[in-house]
Amino acid sequence: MQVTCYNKKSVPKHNNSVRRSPCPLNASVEMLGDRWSLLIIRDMMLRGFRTYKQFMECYEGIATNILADRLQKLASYGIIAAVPDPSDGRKLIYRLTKKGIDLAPVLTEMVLWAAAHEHTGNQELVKLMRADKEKFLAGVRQRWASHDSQRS
Amino acid sequence: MQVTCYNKKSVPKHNNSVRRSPCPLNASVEMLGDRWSLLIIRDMMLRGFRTYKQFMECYEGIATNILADRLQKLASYGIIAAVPDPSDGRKLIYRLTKKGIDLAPVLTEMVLWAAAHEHTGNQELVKLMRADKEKFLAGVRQRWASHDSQRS
DNA sequence: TATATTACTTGTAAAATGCAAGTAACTTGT
DNA sequence: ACAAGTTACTTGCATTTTACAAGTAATATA
Repeated sequence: MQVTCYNKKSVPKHNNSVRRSPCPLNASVEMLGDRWSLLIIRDMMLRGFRTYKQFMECYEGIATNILADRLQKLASYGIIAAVPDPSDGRKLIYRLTKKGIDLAPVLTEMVLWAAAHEHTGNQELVKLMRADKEKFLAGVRQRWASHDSQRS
Repeated sequence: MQVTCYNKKSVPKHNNSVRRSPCPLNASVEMLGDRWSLLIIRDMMLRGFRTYKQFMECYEGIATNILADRLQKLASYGIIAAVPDPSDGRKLIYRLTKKGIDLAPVLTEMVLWAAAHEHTGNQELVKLMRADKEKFLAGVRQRWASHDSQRS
């Protein structure tokens, strides 16, 4: 029997443009399917984190080299963008782009799924999401629009 | 400055019960945050794949040891379940559990996000999802209920 | 001007992944 | 009944990724 594969030993290491398959789910998985990317996006979207130092303080304890790598990859995908802090030349301010903010429904469904099937914390957030998903998403989008609406 | 972490070098290798943090998103990421788990679930949910051999034929070309590992992990999480095929003793039939089918909204949002922001294929599926998300989800649930409704 | 802070990089060990080659249990064809 | 094929894996090994600790350049603060 014949097995059709899209990846025939042809994918260079950091080449974002060559995918294993054209499936949209695979595209998402290739960009977000690891143990840290979505947590970084969570901290930006829900906790308002903006700097490298803040991301290092996440509950889960990310390693510094992994954080640097993920920030660079997320930026290369256009999910986040970095600008220098005008008031402190050492700092970079990381923001979610429109593409990044559009991940809010994905995060929401993942939170609701885990909360429904596992013992998890942060029940206030879960209740808020469950009570009115659309209202919650509107709130996220509005907070982003009000102080992050520069570009992209 | 003080950094609070939940994981202090204490997580044994395959221990599903110890999480890096109580955050529900982290729970989802620990179960699904890799490059293959969601693709296997996609093939079960959307393409009706049921056997090891079928999963091996996925577009993206999964390695056999990785497939075996992911099937075992997904089963240990209660996302899928395996039963022997009554008509062929060599085969195992893998099914999504209720918990697995409840991932449909997560998959849907990931597909819609990628389709909105990347060049991807399978536009028929995307159009169907976009046209009426709830109707699409109802269809998935019903197909599952009609021939997979055993347990869990 | 000395010290601290920020956002990293580097080195190295451990773990996960990818690939090829088995293998045991079972089914099929003759 | 027996050889050959299928199915669902396991094993070994090379490569890649991750984790942890330590270091560093640029900038800010006292």
